[in-house]
Amino acid sequence: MTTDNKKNKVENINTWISDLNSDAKAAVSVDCVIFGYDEKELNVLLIDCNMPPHLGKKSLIGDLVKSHETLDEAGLRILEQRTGLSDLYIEQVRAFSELGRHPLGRVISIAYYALIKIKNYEIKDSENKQLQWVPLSKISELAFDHNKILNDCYAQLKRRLRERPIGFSLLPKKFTLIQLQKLYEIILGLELDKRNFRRKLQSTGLLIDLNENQTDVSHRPAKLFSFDYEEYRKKKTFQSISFDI
Amino acid sequence: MTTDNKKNKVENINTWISDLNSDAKAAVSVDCVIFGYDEKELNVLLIDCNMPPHLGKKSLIGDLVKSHETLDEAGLRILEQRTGLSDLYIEQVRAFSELGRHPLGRVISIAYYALIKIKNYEIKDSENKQLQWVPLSKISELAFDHNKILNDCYAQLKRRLRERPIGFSLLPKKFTLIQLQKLYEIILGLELDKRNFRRKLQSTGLLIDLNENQTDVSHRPAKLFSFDYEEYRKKKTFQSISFDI
DNA sequence: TCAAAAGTGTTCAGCGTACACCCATGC
DNA sequence: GCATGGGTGTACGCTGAACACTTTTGA
Repeated sequence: MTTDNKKNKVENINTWISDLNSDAKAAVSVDCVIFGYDEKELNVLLIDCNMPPHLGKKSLIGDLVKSHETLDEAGLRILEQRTGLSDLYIEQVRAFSELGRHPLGRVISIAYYALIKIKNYEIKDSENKQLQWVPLSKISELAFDHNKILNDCYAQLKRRLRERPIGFSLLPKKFTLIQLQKLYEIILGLELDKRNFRRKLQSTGLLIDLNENQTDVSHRPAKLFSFDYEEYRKKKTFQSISFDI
Repeated sequence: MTTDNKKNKVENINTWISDLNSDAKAAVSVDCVIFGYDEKELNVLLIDCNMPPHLGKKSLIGDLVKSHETLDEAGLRILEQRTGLSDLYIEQVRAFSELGRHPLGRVISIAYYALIKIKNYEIKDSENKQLQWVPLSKISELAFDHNKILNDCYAQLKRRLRERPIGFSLLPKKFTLIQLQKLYEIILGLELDKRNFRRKLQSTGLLIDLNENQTDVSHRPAKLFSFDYEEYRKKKTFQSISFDI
């Protein structure tokens, strides 16, 4: 190591310390695309935007990240505050940082998506209707760059649905194969063949046949299954498991 | 809309304005995993870390994001400052935000990876040897959470190599199929069958046979090809193109 | 003529895909 | 008994994987 080298090091440390306390800091927010599934449609939880110039539009659910929390923790906190639900599946998608994206100044936003069974959930401040489930197909212009964020999160959801067992978190613990197929069809926007779909998902060996049937239906009752998370965790550590259909 | 509703809106705006100017701000950095390919190995550009308690370790190349630039712009600036190269391929991977990740306080870092042909590039401050190409296989403990960042970026590189024509940005404009195959083998860590590899990549219809040969090799000279970026841009808008092998 | 690396086709198994009829229940 | 949706097996084509010999050049 040369003297030059040492000098560089000291300069670098000092530079960083002063930078960290200057206006190099930015406001950082988390925006969540909260997908809600009701066995008919895929919905997104939106809120009325109250910030000019986006008044009258809807926006995703977001908040600034606090100094004591990670991004994942901020995402979970936002979800719990808005929906009362914890232990939801969330996943980071990517950061958005266009300079003009927020009217109040520089805000870098990290996008997450989350998955909710709508049945399990009652909107907290439903009295004033600021929060709404909106079917994905009916979402038009959102505030800020939230259409971009939504697109990226939806694309990631579709990719992940084929890779990981996330569909099961949108269904009751006991579900029929028809329910599962419909979920895949609605999220992916495809029609699937019943026999091929069943063969593929059952070939994972992770669907537990509960030997129970639906009741109170006016047709042949469907068999009920549950997903074997336990076995999935074991298997995935030493083999790759796909949920592609 | 009720009066309650209006009141909420005003409060929200005010909250945001004050939050944006408070300590809700965080230092935001970009860390780049700069992959350099020399037709023998995959290397990563590392720098000696000069920050306690990580003195003596190496770290990825990074810097704080400035208030007037997007994250992509910050990534490109860092690359240009360190390597003198512009117009490189970069891609965002994800944000890292663990509370203890940086010794000087809260720093949220957005990870990028970049691709460089090592031939094209001479390390700028090579006199003091702070910057070094290190073969991926020889990288051990890095500073901060940079091993995690490296792992995630390498995983993304491997995924993308199968999806997009990024391998060609690591080879000369005119390349042989053997060079291309070796690149895939080294990056993916696999051995590939020569005939199957050729068939698959040539079936994209995007390799231009230049009707030229290698010269000055002491064996049968290989044919030279180039990649048809023009055609790729056209095709990909209306069909999905894979570079899986 | 030898060494070194380039180039080239075919076979087979497994997977994805397409497809039509019978079954169990409530009314 | 009929309407409603649930459940099941097979045939075919395509794609991925395995595999060995000939060709061209420089030394």
